[in-house]
Amino acid sequence: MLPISLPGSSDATRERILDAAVALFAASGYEATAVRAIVQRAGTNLNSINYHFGGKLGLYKAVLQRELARAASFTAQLPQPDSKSPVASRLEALVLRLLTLFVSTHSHLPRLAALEVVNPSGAYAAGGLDVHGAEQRELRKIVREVQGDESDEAAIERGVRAVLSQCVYFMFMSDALQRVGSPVFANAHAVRELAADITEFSLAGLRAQASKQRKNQKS
Amino acid sequence: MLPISLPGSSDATRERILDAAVALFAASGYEATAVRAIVQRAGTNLNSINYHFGGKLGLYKAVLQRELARAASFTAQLPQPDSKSPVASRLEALVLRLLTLFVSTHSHLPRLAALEVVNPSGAYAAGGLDVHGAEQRELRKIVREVQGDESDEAAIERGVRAVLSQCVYFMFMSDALQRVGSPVFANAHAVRELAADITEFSLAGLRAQASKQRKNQKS
DNA sequence: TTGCGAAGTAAACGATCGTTTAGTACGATC
DNA sequence: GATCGTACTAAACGATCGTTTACTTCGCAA
Repeated sequence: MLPISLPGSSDATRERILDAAVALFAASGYEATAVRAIVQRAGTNLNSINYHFGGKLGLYKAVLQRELARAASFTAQLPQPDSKSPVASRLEALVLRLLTLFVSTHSHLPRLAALEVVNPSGAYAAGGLDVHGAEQRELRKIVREVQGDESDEAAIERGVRAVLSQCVYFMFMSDALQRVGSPVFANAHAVRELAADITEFSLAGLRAQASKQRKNQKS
Repeated sequence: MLPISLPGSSDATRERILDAAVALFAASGYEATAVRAIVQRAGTNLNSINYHFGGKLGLYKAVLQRELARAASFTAQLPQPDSKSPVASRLEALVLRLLTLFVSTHSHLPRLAALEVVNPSGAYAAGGLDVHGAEQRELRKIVREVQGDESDEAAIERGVRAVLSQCVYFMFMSDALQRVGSPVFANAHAVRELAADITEFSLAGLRAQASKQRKNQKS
């Protein structure tokens, strides 16, 4: 195997390279980022990337892994909703968790995921959404609960898509919106308000989907 | 000025270059597409891009312009909703128009727009959404109508975003979904069904936003 | 003291990039 | 028939890309 991560290399240089790389990859994407720009920002030599990561692609994979791990540990310490609380509050907690994951104020992961979904580099084949499989499964459960027992597989799928699309929107657009001039998320309070709004909107929408479903089953 | 578009150059070569370029730009983005790959696909010489378009960037701008013009002429011949028809059908027609614009089965524009929003090339500064200004203005009007007179500017903004996000979702994701294996749009009928579902979901959501708004104003 | 491997540095390599320059074929114009 | 401008072609240029090679430094064990 390639010496992508040497056993005894708990070096500060490696972290400095990762810090510089994640910023540049998130800013311009994988191909548009030059390794010379990374090492210049990290204050190291040109060869250090090949030495520590076995090449540019190895560095990119290491960046993705570190960001994924950071996001996982971040969401793990978010307030988990009580499973006995009403559906509305559980949905709101989930939407807030998704929004927190998708908004790139603190983490570079949303940017990297958006770039990877639109223009896959091959480092992650499926795209950016399979990463949040746990959240999607929980959303599925909540949607089924709101729609009731009459809803079939297709109806659940539509509900999941409707809720998810409102959250994913910000993964793709938050930077573009900021660029145009509309500040999306000034603070954590704004994110919570947005989560409440999406939840309210979606609950009504899901119930409408369910009642339509019931009407179709009668006829 | 640069001879970006020569007056008497109604040539087939120019069109062949544009056809080859739009496919490759849409597939891999601006920077990742090599002019050598374009001219090879077009069956012309390496210098023909600089001759006809003044350079790679000029070709890219010409591609965007042609795709925008094609999309405009395409949506112009879509069935326009009667302004006296009920809000629900007008919203459904608008959603269908947006989905048709955002789904890249026939046009390359959605792909180009998605790439441009996530990773702007500078050819279009604002991003991909100001292009559809007419649709956004109409959506605003419909949202205001559904929410009623009590809704303020912020509520309308939230409603527009909720509806729009469900449509824009497919601009970013349709290719990725297809890649994963879920065929999004088998035919035009599936798109119409999706538009109907989004409309139903959104109408209920918008009304819920409005009733929440009324409650807040009372207190 | 010697030997060795890891970490870091400098320089160069081959490939590819977009662009430029030089030159050819040809129909229209005077 | 000479001239000119358009369309096209071929070759080369300079820059930049990721990577490789050669070398120095340094801590540690034999």
